[in-house]
Amino acid sequence: MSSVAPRHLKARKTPRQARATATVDAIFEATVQLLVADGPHRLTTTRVAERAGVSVGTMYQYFPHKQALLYALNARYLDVLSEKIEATCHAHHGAPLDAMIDALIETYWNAKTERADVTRALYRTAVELDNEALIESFAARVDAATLAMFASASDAKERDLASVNLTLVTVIFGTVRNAFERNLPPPAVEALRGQLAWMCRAYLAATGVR
Amino acid sequence: MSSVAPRHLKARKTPRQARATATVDAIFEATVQLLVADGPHRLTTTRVAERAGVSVGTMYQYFPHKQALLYALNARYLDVLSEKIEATCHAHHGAPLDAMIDALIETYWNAKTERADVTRALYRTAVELDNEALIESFAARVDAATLAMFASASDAKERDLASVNLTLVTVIFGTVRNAFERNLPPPAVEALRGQLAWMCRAYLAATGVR
Amino acid sequence: MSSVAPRHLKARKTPRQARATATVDAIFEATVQLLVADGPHRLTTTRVAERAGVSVGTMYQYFPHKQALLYALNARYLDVLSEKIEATCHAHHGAPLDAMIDALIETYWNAKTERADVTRALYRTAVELDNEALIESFAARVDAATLAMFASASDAKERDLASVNLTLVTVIFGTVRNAFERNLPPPAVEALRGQLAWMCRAYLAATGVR
Amino acid sequence: MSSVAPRHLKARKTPRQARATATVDAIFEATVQLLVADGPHRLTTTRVAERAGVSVGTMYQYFPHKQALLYALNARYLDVLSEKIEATCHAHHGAPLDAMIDALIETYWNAKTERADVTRALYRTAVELDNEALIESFAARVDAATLAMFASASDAKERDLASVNLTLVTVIFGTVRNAFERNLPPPAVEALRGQLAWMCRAYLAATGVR
DNA sequence: CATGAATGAGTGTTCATTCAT
DNA sequence: TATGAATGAACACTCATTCAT
Repeated sequence: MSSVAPRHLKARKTPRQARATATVDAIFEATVQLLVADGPHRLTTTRVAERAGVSVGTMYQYFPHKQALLYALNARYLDVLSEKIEATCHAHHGAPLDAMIDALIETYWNAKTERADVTRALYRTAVELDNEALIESFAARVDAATLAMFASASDAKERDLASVNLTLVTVIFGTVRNAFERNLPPPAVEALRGQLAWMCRAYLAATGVR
Repeated sequence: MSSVAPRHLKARKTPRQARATATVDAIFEATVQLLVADGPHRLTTTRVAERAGVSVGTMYQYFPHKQALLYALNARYLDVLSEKIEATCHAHHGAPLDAMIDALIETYWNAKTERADVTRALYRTAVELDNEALIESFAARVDAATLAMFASASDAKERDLASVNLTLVTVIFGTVRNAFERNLPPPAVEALRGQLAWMCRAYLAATGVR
Repeated sequence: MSSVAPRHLKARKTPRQARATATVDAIFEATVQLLVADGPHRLTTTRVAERAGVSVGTMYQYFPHKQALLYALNARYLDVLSEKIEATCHAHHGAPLDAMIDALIETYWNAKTERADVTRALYRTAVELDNEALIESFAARVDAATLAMFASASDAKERDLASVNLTLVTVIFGTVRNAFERNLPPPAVEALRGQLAWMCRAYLAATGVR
Repeated sequence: MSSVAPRHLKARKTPRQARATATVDAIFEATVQLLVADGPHRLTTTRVAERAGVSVGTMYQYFPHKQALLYALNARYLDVLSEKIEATCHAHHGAPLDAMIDALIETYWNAKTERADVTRALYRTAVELDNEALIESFAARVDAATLAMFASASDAKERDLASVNLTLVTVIFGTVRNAFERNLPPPAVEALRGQLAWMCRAYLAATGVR
């Protein structure tokens, strides 16, 4: 993922030693904590360093500027998310389409919900960022994984899988995010989740993919 | 819509005279332009005033602080959007469900696409804002309009319309936003739009609403 | 008193008509109220005008700038104070020295204490002002009145009355102000007042004036 | 003295290293210079920093806001003054009362006169400040010192020393300040000083303390 | 004359970034 | 290499004053 980072957003050094990794982790953790606690406009480099237990100078050794830190944080988050989705996809190779849909929704939904505050905080971070590359790369990675999964479905007929895949991914991810942004009461959220799965199945049945 | 604004975010005076309205419009326009051109972090009160052709002081006469300006801008945008959606809903009272779906998707899609840069700029603005109230109010307004529309459908069977309505709205809006955030090539976007309509229809058929 | 005002601090027009006097009074009153309530740094021309029930423009008709307003306010205050002192002095022409001392202390003490908040507020106002002329003029007026009074004392021997007068006035006024600035408990204040009178009498006795 | 500072007026860090002390001194000095030269309303943080030869940022490292700077300046001034008075008091332990009076007047008078402009400038500074605590603490310290001195007088009879002490301190300090505010010609000032001492002696004699 | 909207220089304060130690 | 004091451009916001209506 970091390979797609625009030159000026790259972290200064890839941490190879254990100490460096620990430092970077501490910085990330501090950033998230502050973001969640105080919102993005109270996030200052000094505070991050302080909370992370390092000096500003040291922080600038790892991240040449604030944007780079935020960029890396987002990259890492999307990386983890990609991995989860890929894992789900791999785990469902050869399964029936309905199971795939359910698994995909569940994975994404849980990822967003588990640490909702972090998710929200990261969204807010994106403003100061040129993260199109990040998103595009994330999308590509996910598309590949889901496409491969769907292609392997036990009950799939060969059709325009690419289009179906794009539709499903966009609809699922978009819906989850939207559901997540409105402050719906938990029962409504649950219901929505069920309806979404239902809708995707209906779609697959109607397109004749299945 | 402005009635939901938290006290501290309220605009200072509602412009009654023509000149005042023109000033406020100029300020809004300037804000949008700067937002689109330079991004949110270069948006300073001084620059907005300058570009709007008024003095900072004048600006502060209308908006007690920067947040209030941004808030008002968002409120206005959502207001216009609400109106469009409501218009569409009213125009399709009594129509068949499929036509409603198509109309709803088209309205929302066009609204987002017409001035895509503005849309994007406003999204980025929301970070510095406590706009939950705004979003909630927007959602409520839209929900009401669409629900009434769906209830009037010529081919609707009485069912759990509220749930169906929430699902459709969330899916449509979420999908559009997501499609919009990925930089998909126009043909893919078009295809996606068709698929989305198709999906909604399949969902309605499957739920037995129709 | 206003005759000593430096040119640039002069009020714009001497109010001759009843309406004008009322306006000026309202402005003065508003100023004092705001000063007492919010302190000098929250005293803005707009707020004064608003509270006084006139427009800023009108206010600027009477006072060419903020300093002029403050200057005039101080002048008026000192004018009233001078008059009180003069009245006391006249009333005690020919009285014995001790009675004069007591009367002088009482008059000044009461004037400061009656509306302590106003007094304090005005002191704080003086910072932004070049009020030396005001003070000098006040001092001269008071000196003349007290000197004349002391000269008329039934039990005065002719001596260096000018020096004695200066001493008494300076000591009394200085002590009152100092007592006033420390937040002494009322009993201590009362005691102090008695001691001050006692001290002045002892001084007069010792200098052989009496 | 600094221990009495309200929390929000506290200086940010107590300078321990030589460099820091020098910086703080430079800031204080610059403040005084500007205050004397241009008056309090031209005293801006930027100008202070500039004149002190540091950046604004550095200044804010030592003083969290302008008020804190002014507060610290006053505190320091009163601290020095307290020390001078205490020194005088200690130096006259066991002396006769008249000598004490003379010494006290001289010390205070000189302190005020030596750098009259600074004194005046600091007075004007107090307006924007909540310095009651400062004044109270100063008064308490001085009261204690003078009381101890008077109690040790070789010719003192035991009487209500506390009251006498309060009276003397208030009268002396008040008179000096008042004399100082009127722009008396130097000979008059000198005469006044003599009369003040004379008055205090007469008071002591009359009260039977001596 | 009275009004009060408009002005814009000026203010206190922040914070990403650097660099001497 | 790590530190954190120093920097200073940049910002949001105020308010005395003016002048078109």
